[in-house]
Amino acid sequence: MTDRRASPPANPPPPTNGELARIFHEIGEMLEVKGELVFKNMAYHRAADAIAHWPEEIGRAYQEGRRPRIPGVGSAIEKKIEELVATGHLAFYDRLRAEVPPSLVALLEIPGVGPRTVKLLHETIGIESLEDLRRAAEAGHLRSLRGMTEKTEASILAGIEALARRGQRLLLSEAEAIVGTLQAELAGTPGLRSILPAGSFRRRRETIGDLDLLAETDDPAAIVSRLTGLPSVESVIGAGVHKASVRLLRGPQVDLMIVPPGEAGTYRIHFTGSREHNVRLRGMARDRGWSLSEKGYLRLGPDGEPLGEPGAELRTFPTEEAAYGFLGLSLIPPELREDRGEIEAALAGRLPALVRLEELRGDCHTHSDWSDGVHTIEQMAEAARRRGYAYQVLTDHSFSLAIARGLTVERVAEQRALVDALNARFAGEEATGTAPEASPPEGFRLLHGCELEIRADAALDFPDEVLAAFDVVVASVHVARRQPREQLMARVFAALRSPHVDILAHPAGRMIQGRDDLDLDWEAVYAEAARTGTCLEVNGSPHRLDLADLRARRAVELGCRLAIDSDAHRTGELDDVRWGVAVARRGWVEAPSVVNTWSRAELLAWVAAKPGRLAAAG
DNA sequence: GCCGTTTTCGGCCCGACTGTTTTCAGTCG
Repeated sequence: MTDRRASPPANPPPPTNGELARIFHEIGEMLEVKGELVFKNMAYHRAADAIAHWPEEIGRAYQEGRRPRIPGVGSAIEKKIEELVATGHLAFYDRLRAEVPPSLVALLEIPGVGPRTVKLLHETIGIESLEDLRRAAEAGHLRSLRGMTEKTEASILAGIEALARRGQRLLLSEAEAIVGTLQAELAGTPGLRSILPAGSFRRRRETIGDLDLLAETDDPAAIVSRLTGLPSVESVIGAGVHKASVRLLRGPQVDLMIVPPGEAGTYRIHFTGSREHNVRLRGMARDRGWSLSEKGYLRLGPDGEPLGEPGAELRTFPTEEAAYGFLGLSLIPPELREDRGEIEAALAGRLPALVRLEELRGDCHTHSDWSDGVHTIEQMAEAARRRGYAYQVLTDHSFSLAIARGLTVERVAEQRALVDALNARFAGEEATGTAPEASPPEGFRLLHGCELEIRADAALDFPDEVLAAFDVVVASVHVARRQPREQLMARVFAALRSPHVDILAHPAGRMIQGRDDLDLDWEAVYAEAARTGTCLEVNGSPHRLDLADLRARRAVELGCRLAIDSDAHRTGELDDVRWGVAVARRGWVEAPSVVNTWSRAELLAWVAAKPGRLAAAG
């Protein structure tokens, strides 16, 4: 039972940015179904997106009497935010919901059903829900409506079925596996010059809906027919001379776009997106007298319409770099194309030098079979060495995480002896020139660390004198994840403030499409991490990706250092660090902010410099 | 509903595919 003894707070907590964004998106959808002016709907969706991505809590700012200038939020939506913050309600929203039931809005999710269809169904035969629609379609009641036939009924039923079995979005790593398979299956098609991924996969979003492929080819029909004929295709959604769409068996929809040879520049930009990024580019093109589409830049006449023949002028480009250059922009890395300031940065020539996988010199978070890993310490170290790393930090769990067979103080001491012995061997091999070729000049060392459990009562699993003996300490929360924010913050602060904790691992504690984030006051976490000189992790495990992109960006803005780690539990997972790099790049992170791009000596000096540390024993 | 060193009003990104309404609307990306 919920504890109801506490009296209600005088001020209700303000809505979070996520809640505000959800409300304005929903308003946009309800207005769509109502048949409102399309630009009005768009305005609500645009404002909702801007709110969702805003770095500070807007509700709190309003409570404090501040009105951050958010692009896309004008006076009307500002007033609505005010009302929501002050009263917890929005009369306009409540009225709309009474008029357009949420179950009706949900029909928009059905593939092939848009706002006009929903409006028609509602107004003519009173459809209010998915179940209503299914029954009406099955009973053949839709064919009497304008523009609908038996075929429409069948396609709506198929859409409902597709919706029901439409799985969750793919993890980035799952998407990569499918893209790789498709590229291999389509390679060698006659006329095909290249087949490259685009869309949110290329932008490295953490989850992927549909997959987009671009085929640069002299023979469009051949590649379309090859794709639609693949045995892994469940159904063909559409197939023309410019594009084709299929759904894979137990897999995502795949959209294939045909690119004329030598004109890939604007095609790659267009189909990589994001939509918001493209809208900005088109606006810029229009301001300069051109209409931008995937085909290229089309010269506009004085009336703002494309010039007809003769005089029509289409400019195409073989590369993205040239196509961006036409607008005076430098090449924008795909990970940044979200209209989060990248266009302004490109105009000013101030795009960040995003961190690259090759710049990582070590991994600060790895496990072995001493706790919950699969491979031995030696196997893990050898795998890291073959990657060309200068170091790997072995961070098996501490004892209170019993489910992961966390190590006791005694086991830690035994483990250290093994680490020392391995390092002696590595040093010997480097001295005699028998180390792996990939070894860096500084050689490879296995550093001894731990993944220190932050317990439910905010106590840390090892005392300071034990912690002081580790090279690097990574701390994290695994248990009692649903505590109130105050308690969770106390635990995180306990770790950040310990002079012996160097890195806070997977700070949000989420599992993508599994577990929600810990309820933390993020601005306070970043501020304290920056103040104490504790590093925050970008965990590359494909279902974690934690910190997420926007958080990594905000943390660095507030002066935090990051570590990009694999959290590998087997040798093959060392490569997961590349997903962490992808997230960091989406977060505008540059190498100097990432501690594991530094040399081993620099890393160890940084660890030693944290104020208040006990000297390491012996 | 938002926005503006061209604009405080009149714009707001562009094209392919599908089905069917024999000339285009709806949906999607």
